Amino acid sequence: MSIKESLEKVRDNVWELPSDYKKEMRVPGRLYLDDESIKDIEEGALEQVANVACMPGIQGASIAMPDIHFGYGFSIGGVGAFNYNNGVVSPGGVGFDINCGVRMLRTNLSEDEIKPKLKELTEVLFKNIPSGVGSKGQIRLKDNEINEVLDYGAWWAVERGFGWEEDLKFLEENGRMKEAESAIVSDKAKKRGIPQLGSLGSGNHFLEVQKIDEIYDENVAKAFGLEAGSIAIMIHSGSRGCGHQICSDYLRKMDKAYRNYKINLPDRQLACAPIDSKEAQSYLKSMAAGANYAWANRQMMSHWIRQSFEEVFSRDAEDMGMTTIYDVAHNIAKKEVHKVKGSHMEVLVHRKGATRAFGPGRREIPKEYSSVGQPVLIPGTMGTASYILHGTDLAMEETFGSTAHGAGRVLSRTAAKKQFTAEQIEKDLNAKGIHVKANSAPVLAEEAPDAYKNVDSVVKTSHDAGIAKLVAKVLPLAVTKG
DNA sequence: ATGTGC
Repeated sequence: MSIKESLEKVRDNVWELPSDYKKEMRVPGRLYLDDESIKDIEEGALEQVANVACMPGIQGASIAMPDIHFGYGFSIGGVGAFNYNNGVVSPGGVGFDINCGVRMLRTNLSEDEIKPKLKELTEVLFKNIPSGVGSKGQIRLKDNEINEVLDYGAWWAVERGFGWEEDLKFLEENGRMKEAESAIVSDKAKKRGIPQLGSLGSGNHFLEVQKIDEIYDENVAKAFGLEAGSIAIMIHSGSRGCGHQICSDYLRKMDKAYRNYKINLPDRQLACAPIDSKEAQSYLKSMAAGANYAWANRQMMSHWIRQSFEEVFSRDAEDMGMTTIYDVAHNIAKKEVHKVKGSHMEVLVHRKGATRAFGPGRREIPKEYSSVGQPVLIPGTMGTASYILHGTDLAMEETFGSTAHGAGRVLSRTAAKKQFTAEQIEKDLNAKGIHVKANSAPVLAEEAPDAYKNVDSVVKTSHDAGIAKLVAKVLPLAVTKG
């Protein structure tokens, strides 16, 4: 029986891959997909869900989000929680772009107010927020300062004058994982990170000026400060070459480690080590440093976004109400307490292309949002909608407080470049009234909306399954990209 | 995602 035929429907939008699909599986697979997506799912990605279910110490289920696709070892859109007794940590379960994530800022500006200046605003944002492969930030770090970035994340950035202290309240982990230890991060990772700090990157990373188009839940929208018709800004970016290097460094170390610890794996890309081993502990400290880099990065860009708005509209950012709604990580592993088989357990949750979606009452959420659950920021692809959802109690019960993270690629970059031209994509966007400014033409073709799974359906599946609930939809007015 | 192959 093929892996697809082995799936059993649990309820609408939820499927189980029974643990007897493969004898090494320790837990079942659990997939959040609608009937349509089940037909199109890559068998390779499903095999990856089964593979993760074979890893030592995995709890509950190997979970796949509605935007699942094939990745390195773990699928993208995969969640795996491991216990602290015999569980493991795996760099492939976090991904190359450590703490790739999304930050959203609000404004009190209306579409009418910004429309006449939109072209200018796009140019200014493009100028002030460096983007592109190998792009460099616009500051020069002092000797040793990279270590402070890695240890203190967004706290370092605020201390250095980038943005507001109040921003920190509204970042996952308050923008700093205390476990980080810059001293053990490789010189190579630091060397790559130093010039790139404060830059957007390439690929699907973007900066968007958006209009809040539709509100689905007035009460929650109010708590998040979202008002229909007003303008918001979304930053989608990660830890650049720094996080990439940290991941590469540890994939190599873990490839040795898992053999030494005699861990049997169905795929060597799942290379891992017992959580209490020295390899695992140094990975977690380095990963946290990479995550901090990404939070510092988004913090700096937020500052330049405010400056850009000030430049174009000749008003103070405070006056334009440019506060932070929230900042979420999409690629990260974290120690969290979850209910497993009725009792509370400390687990290491790997989210790779998945968003934390904590429900009401969790202490990790800012108190301002505590009664409604955390904001979940799900970016669409260029020229399409993005969404704000909120975390739910059901996510806490079923997915270790996690949901989808975005559209999910359906065409490879190469395939997309064959099928689309930059000129056509830009024309299509302009026809929709969207200003776009990209560093290189090919990136527009690579990131063509049709190269991605429809984000509307990803979000709908999360909502219908109940692992996050819709709050608002935003539409792009201006996009800058690598 | 990424000094876009090591």
